[in-house]
Amino acid sequence: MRRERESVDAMAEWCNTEVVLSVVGGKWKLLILRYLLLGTHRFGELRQAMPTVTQRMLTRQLRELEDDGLVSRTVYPEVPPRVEYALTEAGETLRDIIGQLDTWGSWYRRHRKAQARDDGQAATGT
Amino acid sequence: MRRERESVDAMAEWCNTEVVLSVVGGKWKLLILRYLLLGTHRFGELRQAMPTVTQRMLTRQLRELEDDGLVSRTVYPEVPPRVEYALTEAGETLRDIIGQLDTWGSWYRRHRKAQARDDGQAATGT
DNA sequence: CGGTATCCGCTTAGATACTG
DNA sequence: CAGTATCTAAGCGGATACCG
Repeated sequence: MRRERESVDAMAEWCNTEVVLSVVGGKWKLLILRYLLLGTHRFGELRQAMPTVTQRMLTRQLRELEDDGLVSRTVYPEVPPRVEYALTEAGETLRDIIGQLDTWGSWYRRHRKAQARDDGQAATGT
Repeated sequence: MRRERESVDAMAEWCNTEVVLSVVGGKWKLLILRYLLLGTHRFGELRQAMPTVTQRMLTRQLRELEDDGLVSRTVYPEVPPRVEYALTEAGETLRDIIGQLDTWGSWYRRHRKAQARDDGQAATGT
């Protein structure tokens, strides 16, 4: 979900939460950020870590994260070329939030399963 | 961003964060949830609170939140009809996270503005 | 190795009209 | 009042091919 990236500055005060989604809402961005929270990595390493993402999408998502100031891109003028991605300080500030999203997501899945189980029991009368 | 709602159960362990986006990532969901964090509200009140959302989208987003167990829908058999939406207990558990998203969003916007200002100064040499 | 360019389909979401 | 149905445009994202 891109949510009109250009308008972050123009967004009203009351939608600060929307800003977060506009920045991490891309399909692969949370995965990328989580991987970079582990340390600096090369483009190829990111690809291997996310085998199902296409090269095009990985590049685009990284560029957007870079434009948003969350990820830095360092090109080493070598042959063959080497490009390393790392979190910026701003990117690091997402660590706590991502951790809490992870915790809530984990809780929610267990919650839903338990709920489904209860519903099943209620339906069968057991 | 819907991120294939049906597959929440099937998602791998490592993407608990994705689960959160699959649930609150809809274009108007955070706004809806924030409004319902203030208390129970009727459909029309939600519309007034979000003047730019179309009726169709509001209905759809509410249905998805309901399907995800975050929002309850109560229909009062009156004429004219009255429908009230409220957070479920599961929905309430998002309060902290939404609060933190708000805080981070607010910080991020100030951070970006300060950054843009610094870049401007650097560019003009002042 | 780490990209870009092009094409195309699917989903998302807006506008509008109608209904119990 | 609180929806549903239909049509449509835009954009997100996948597949593929080519490049420095």
